[in-house]
Amino acid sequence: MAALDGCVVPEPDAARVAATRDRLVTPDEATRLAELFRLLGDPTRARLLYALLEAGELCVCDLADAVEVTDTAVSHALRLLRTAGIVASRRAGRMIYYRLADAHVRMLLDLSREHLKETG
Amino acid sequence: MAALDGCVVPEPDAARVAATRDRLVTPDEATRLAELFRLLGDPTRARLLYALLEAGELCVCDLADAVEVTDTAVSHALRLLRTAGIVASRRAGRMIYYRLADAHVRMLLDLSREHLKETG
DNA sequence: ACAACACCTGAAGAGCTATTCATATGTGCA
DNA sequence: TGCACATATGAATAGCTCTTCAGGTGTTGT
Repeated sequence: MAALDGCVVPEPDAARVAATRDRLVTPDEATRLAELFRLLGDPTRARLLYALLEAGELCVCDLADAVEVTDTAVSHALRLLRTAGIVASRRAGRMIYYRLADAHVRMLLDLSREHLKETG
Repeated sequence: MAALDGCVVPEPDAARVAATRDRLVTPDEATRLAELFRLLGDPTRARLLYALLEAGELCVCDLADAVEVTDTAVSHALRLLRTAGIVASRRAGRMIYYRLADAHVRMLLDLSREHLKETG
């Protein structure tokens, strides 16, 4: 791409860009990070996760009730979150209880609320 | 929420009620949070943001070079991030320098990398 | 065994999104 | 003023995603 040649005159910028490219997340890592955020970036899934953040552990039917969507939609959503390692599940009889997978996910959800508070 | 039906406190004191209300996420708030995550949940935008996280401040053409996408695509991506308050811009001559908008965004990006490292 | 229940899965269509092309705006320089 | 550069914008299409529907699996109680 010729954008670099036209934009960066041989000046401090060139060194900065080179240094940036070295420390840049690899395409693979960026893709996986985007995938993580993409999974949080759906209203239904986000509401499920924040419900779990507050309640700690909920079964599918309780989640469907809390988020006000069909249990099928909840099940589809939870499958994506589960296979991505964002939530974990535990069977108790015929019910399956879901919870947030780890502390990082909890911190992520908390931090984003902070951002929302300050930016309106 | 059905899971909390048993948690009836006869005389809720004001402080705890306030704290609880502060902790609760309304459907509207969850939807806005999902919108925030959705914007981070695209490979191009994610790579732009991580480039800014590491470089501090970059112009559009430098970003296009770093992420290896056309400057038009970068411009479109930055517009979404800018209007959402995720990045901020500063004009210097004919170039426009972009940076992450606030510390919460930076922490968010850092935290998600931690999550990725630990979960594989 | 059977029925009821809680949950899961595959397929399909409506709706949304990201990229591209073409064009426009704004800035610096001669 | 005219030109080159850096970035922004609008429109359109290809590709993706969420929801729904229909049916499937596993569990409990009778």
